[in-house]
Amino acid sequence: MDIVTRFAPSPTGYLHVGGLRTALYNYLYARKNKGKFILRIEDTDRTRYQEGAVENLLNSLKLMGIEYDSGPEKEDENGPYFQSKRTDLYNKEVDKLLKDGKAYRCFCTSERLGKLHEEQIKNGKDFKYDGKCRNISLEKSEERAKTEPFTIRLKVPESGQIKFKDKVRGKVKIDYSQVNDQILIKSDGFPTYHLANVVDDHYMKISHVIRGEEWLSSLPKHLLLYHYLDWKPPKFAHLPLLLNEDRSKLSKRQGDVAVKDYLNKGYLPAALLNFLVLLGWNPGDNREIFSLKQLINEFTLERINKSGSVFDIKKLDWMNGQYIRKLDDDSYFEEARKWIDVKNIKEDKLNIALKSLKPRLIKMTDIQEKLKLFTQKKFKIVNEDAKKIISMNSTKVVLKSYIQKINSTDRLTGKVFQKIMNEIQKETGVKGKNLWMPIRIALTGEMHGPELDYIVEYFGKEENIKRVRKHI
RNA sequence: GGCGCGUUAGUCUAGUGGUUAGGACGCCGGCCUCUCACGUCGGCAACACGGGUUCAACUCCCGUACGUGCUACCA
Repeated sequence: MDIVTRFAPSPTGYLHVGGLRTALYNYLYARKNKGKFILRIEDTDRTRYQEGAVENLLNSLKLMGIEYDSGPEKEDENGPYFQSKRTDLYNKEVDKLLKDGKAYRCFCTSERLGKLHEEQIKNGKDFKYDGKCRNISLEKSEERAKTEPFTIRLKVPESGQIKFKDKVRGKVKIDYSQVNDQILIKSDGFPTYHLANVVDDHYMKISHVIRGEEWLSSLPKHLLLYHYLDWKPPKFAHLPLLLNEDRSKLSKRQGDVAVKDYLNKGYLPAALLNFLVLLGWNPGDNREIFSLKQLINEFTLERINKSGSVFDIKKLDWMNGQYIRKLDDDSYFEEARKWIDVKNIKEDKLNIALKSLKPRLIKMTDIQEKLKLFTQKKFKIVNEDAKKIISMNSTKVVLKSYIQKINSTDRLTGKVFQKIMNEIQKETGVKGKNLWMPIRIALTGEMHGPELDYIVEYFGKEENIKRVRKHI
C-alpha cells in the first residue's frame, strides 16, 4: 500500500507548536516510508477564518524545513487543497447519503436546539439531538427544503457499539448511544469537519490519519461515514496532547504557543523540531539529538506513547544550547549576524568575540546583550569585590608587569597571552585569582565573562595597554 | 453529568512477570592552572492507590482516585 499522510490545519491564526508536532509526525512517517505528505487547508468555518493565516502557516512550515508534496501552491490532480473549494464534492456525497437514508435533513431552529440542550443539562442527561427530524420522509424533506432552512445530519444507529483499532491507543470501543447525529452540512451550505475530513481523506487517498487525541471521540462518526459511503477507511493514530506546566492542554495563557514566537526568540528550527519530536515519541534507546534526516530514518508509529506531555521550556533551552554549540564556526557566525546590530567592528575581530560567546548561549537572542562586554567603550567597576581586587598591592605589580610584557610583543593573541601570564606568575609569585582577576576587571569591569584569551585578543595590544594603565 | 483516553522522579522518557527500575532536562557537589558558562565526573529523586491472578508483579485483570479529551450549524 502506498503511504500518504496529511497535515490539515484550519486557518484561524498562527501555526501552533502542537500543530507543528502533528505535522512533523505526518511528515516523518511519509518520508520514512517513501510515501507522500499532503497539506490541506480546512477552511470550512467562515466565521473563524483569519486573513493571512494561510500565508503564515505556509511560511512557518517552510522555516521549519517541513516540505509537503501536494497542497497550496503545489496543486495537482487530487486538489484543490482548500476545503472551501471542494463544496461540490461534499454535496455530491451527502446526496448519496440522503438517498440511502444514511443522513437526513434537520429543520430544527437553533432556538429549539438551544432549549433542548439546556433541558438536558438540567436533567443530567446525555447532550444529544433528540431525533425530531430523523424520520421525515425523503419526499417531504425535499419539499420543505425548498422553503425552509436546514442542516443535514448523520443517521447514527440507535444501539450497538463500534470497535476499532488505533495505532497508538490499541483497541477502543464506543457505544452508538453515545454518538450524536452529527451535523454534516451546516445551514450555510458548508460541510462540518467530520464530513469534509472523511471525503477529502478518501479522495486524496490518505492511508494514515495521524492527528491529535481530541479527535478520538469522534472517530465513530468518521468510521460510520466510511461505512455508509462504502469506502475503505485509512489507519488511524491519535497523538497524545501537549500540556502546560499544570497539565492542562497547552494554551496561550501560560506561555508562547506559536511556532513563530519561538523562532523570534532565537530558538533554532532544528532544535525546536528535535525537542518536539521527543514529546510523545522516542527511538527506543538513549539517544536524544537527531537531525531531520536521522528522524526520518528512525521514526515509527509504534513508538509513539499514549500519555500527554508537558512542554518543558528548560529542556528546550538546553537542547537549543546543544544545537548552537554543534554549529560549525562559519554557520554560527552567519547565524549570529542575523541577531546583532554592530557597527565599525572588523569581521575577524567580531568573530573572536562571537566565538567566545558560543558556549555561553541558550538562545540566539542572548548574543546582543553578551556582546556589550566587548563593544562598550566605557564602564565603571561597581562590584565591591572587584573594587577590592583592583586596589590590591599585588594587582599593581601584576598589571605593571603585564604592560611591560605586551609592549614587547608585536601581536597579542590568546596563545601569547597565556605565555605572558605564565611568565608573570613566575616572576611575581602571584597566582590564581589574584593573578588573573586583575586583568579581567581592568579589561571589562566585570568578575564574570568569557575566557580571557578571547577578550585579550579581541582588544589587541593598544587597547589592552590603555585599559590596564588606568589601574596602576 | 455521560462516554473515551491516560497515570514510572519536578519534567521528558526506557521498561512488556524475576532489573541494584536505565537515560535526559532541572537541582546539588567535585574537577577543568581567574570567574560565570561549556565540558566532564558524581549525587538527590519515581513505578497514583486498593484488591485480585501468580512461586513471583512496575509489568496481567478488576475497582478507586486523579488528570485530560469529547459531549457545537469550531476545528
